Amino acid sequence: MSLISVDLRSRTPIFEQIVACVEELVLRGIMKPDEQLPSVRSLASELGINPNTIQKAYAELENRGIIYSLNARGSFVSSEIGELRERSRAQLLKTVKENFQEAIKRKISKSDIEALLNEVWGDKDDTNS
Amino acid sequence: MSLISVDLRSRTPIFEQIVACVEELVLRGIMKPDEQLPSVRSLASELGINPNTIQKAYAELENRGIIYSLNARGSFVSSEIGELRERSRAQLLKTVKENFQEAIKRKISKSDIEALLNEVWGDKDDTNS
DNA sequence: ATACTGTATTACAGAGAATAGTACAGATAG
DNA sequence: CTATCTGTACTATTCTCTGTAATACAGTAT
Repeated sequence: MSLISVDLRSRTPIFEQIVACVEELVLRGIMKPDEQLPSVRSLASELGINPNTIQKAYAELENRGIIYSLNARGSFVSSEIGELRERSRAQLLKTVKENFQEAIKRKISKSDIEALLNEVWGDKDDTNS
Repeated sequence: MSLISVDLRSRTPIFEQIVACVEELVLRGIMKPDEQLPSVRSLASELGINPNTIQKAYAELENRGIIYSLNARGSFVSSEIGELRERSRAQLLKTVKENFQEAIKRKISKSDIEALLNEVWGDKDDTNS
């Protein structure tokens, strides 16, 4: 049984769930670079869905650079995860920045955000980690 | 001519654009409490779309508590804007917190966020404002 | 009475999602 | 070589959701 699971009753499309799930596993390092993913057909039968749905998810993951597929070999986790992590990190920082700008518009004080920051990170000033 | 405008060529549904637009106008205080909104039909004809689309938008705005509608009277900006602002503020803070927790998972350092904070707010420590 | 308001109902068109079926090509194990 | 696995491509069909449209209904104001 693979690490990949979906909620068939969810309103979000199955293929999107798979994309999100694999992306999570890869970015968190749970799936290692060059590790082989379940084949289109095996994962489909395991989840009880159509192989085309898996293929669609894998194709999306491939053009996001998260996995790569070799014809007749299988699909594998991308080798350069560091780069991916960097991109996703940059994306998150961008989102945070947008949130901050929105916060300013709503007259939220800097200290409120700082409080939140300390609450989440704890009071330790971990310059690295 | 009203303050409300939409982009008919956008991919995002017209009714959603209207909801977002009105929400913006109300939360920013550009439309005042109890101010009357354009009627379903007049706004529809002004924008060149179907009245039902406006109705759908207004219905959504109503159950978000942003406006209220009186049968045969019209639709008006909610009287308790402060409460709305408070809710939207809380929502934004919640989002920021989730971003922070996500940042931790991705090993982003506290100081990176602090840098972003100072970049956006400037270096002034405005405890109030 | 007339003209305006919001509301409800039904219907239609389009897009997207998922499925099913079939086929092709390359790799691998026997 | 053969059988079986792999990914890929393509078409067609069904289903659901969404957005929009058209129409009718009901209440208010003047």
